[in-house]
Amino acid sequence: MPAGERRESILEAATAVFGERGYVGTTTDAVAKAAGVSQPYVVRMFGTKEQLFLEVLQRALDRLLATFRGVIAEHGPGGKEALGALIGNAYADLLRDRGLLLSLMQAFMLGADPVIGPAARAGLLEVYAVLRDEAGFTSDEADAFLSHGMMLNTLVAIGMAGSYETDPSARELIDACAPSKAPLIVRLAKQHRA
Amino acid sequence: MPAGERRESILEAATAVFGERGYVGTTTDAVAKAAGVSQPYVVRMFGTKEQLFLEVLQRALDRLLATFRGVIAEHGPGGKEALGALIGNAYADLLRDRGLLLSLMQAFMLGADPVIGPAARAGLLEVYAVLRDEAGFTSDEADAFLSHGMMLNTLVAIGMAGSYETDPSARELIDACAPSKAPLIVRLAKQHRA
DNA sequence: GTCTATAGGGCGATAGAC
DNA sequence: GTCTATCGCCCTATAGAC
Repeated sequence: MPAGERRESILEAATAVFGERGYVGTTTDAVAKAAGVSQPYVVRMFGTKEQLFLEVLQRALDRLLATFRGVIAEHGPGGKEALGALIGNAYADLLRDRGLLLSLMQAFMLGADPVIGPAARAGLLEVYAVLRDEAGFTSDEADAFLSHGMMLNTLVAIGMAGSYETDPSARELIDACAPSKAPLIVRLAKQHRA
Repeated sequence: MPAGERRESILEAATAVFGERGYVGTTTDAVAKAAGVSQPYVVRMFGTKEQLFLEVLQRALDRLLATFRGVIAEHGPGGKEALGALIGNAYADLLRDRGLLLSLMQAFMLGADPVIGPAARAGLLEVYAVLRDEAGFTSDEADAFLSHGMMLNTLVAIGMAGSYETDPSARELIDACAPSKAPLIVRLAKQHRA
């Protein structure tokens, strides 16, 4: 396999594993097994585990921002209030890219790390900048969007959707905090278990 | 030192370390050093690192819920809309208890863990139940409260407040997403650096 | 109640063959 | 481009003295 493709397939596998186990909890061996290569090969290709995570983070940010910009561009000069809902749906759709939003969230939790911390802060600031400057969100709109995004990330990370159908209180929480996304995250939780 | 006091001082130290480094990233030795005891003593007292984290999580939840209930009880039969702001302020005040809210957030990120995951989900559900059943929040109010709580946790975890005065875009983000809490988290970030 | 010493296991990274 | 073998470190947990 050419190096470019192999790189991408390892990054994809790493995104899923980092998203589920976190940075420290992920072993390069687990990433290697998920990608179907040997552990030393992963290290050889990315240098260090830290560098691998930084590339996963950058790739996740690139895709998130590209998705937002795609929605903004396609939206055209129509009504402004519809854009918020469109970007919100596009954001939730990114949950299909397994581990992508969770890897971002894991990076956000690593602010104390001298290398990952600065990259994570820069990434979050870039997201906010795109919402304000390119999507035209007010600061209140950006606040609501980011806050609910963090809530959604947390609900997925904690695995609450896995109890949606068996635990009425889990259902109530999800319906309250992520109403329109409930069907999606419940479906993804089932797929994940299978 | 009597066992009870020693226990509490280790739990306090562990809360700070777990909050900053996460569950997997925390060594029992780091907790021991922060508490001024030897590493084997920490393990001896709590059995395992996992058990220690579970106790940190439970202690954090207990304090969070006790704080909420205190505000609800003191508030009396007065205006209902004021209670939301009071609980919000009480929540932000818990940031002074170093690592407490961050340890909770770290637990929320461990949903995939077979032992910690269930405890974290039960904890979040209990918080939601208190907001709905004891504070009398509507589901929309609970959603807004929890979402902004997650956002605040994320801003603190990522260390954004450390750039508040040097980076105008960090300031803009914090002012947008945690307006009334900005002075507090900036002060805490400074204390933490010193 | 608290320590020192250390066993035991796992992980990131390197060496080097093919 | 990819692997096997392995080094060396770090970390949890145990043993056992004081």
